[in-house]
Amino acid sequence: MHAFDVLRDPVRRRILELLSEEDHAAGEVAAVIEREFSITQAAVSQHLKVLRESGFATVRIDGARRIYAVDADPLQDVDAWLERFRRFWEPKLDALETEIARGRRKRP
Amino acid sequence: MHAFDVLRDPVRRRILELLSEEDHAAGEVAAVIEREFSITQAAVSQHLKVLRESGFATVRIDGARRIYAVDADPLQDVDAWLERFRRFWEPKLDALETEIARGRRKRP
DNA sequence: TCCGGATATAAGTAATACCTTATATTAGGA
DNA sequence: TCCTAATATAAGGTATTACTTATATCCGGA
Repeated sequence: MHAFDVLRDPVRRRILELLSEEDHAAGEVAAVIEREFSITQAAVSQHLKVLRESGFATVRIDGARRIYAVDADPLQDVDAWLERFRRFWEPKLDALETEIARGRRKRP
Repeated sequence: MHAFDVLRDPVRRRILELLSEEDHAAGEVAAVIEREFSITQAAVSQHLKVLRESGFATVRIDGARRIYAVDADPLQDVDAWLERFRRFWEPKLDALETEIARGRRKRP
């Protein structure tokens, strides 16, 4: 499933926002999403599965709970795809600034 | 139609890539897409309509031809949404670097 | 070892997205 | 004015997606 297919769904975007703040158990995510979107626990679990299988989230087990965390790799792919359009809104940058802006600079 | 709904389709993404290089007449876009994706002119025209109506492209008329160009506003929205995830892959930046990286610095 | 809480999966359904073919619209040249 | 090229729209079929309810799995504590 392509990154944009995953991000297309507003529920999945909201879950990623939640996970970007801090890691959450599946039940915590479900509680928020059920309230905000009026969907069931099963539906949230299916969205978590999509996020897992598409590489947007990782899970670790904590007793009976599953703790979800963001895996940013596919988001970084999206960011890279946007690269070619940035010149439409970013002011012209000199070479050094461009390196910094892209986060490619080697740091000590 | 939300930006991610638009970007979900690979044909539309490819059209935007073409338009990012330079403006193109609808027929030029259609020629490339028909070849690369084996779909009809009608299908390409429908995708161009989606791009127009969702604000990703603008059109100007040149005789019987319609010249399409990128409008980056919705792409910038996507870029802004990604903001909260950048800390997952960007090295820590000091304040000035961060401003530069975000392109917010006032320039002379 | 049995039970309850937490989570995932299965099966089915309804809406939607994207395609096709056919046709309409519009502009410029003979 | 008529013809053709360029482009858009209409109508309809099909696959996919996101939901529902029902059930399975897994873990820790009594």
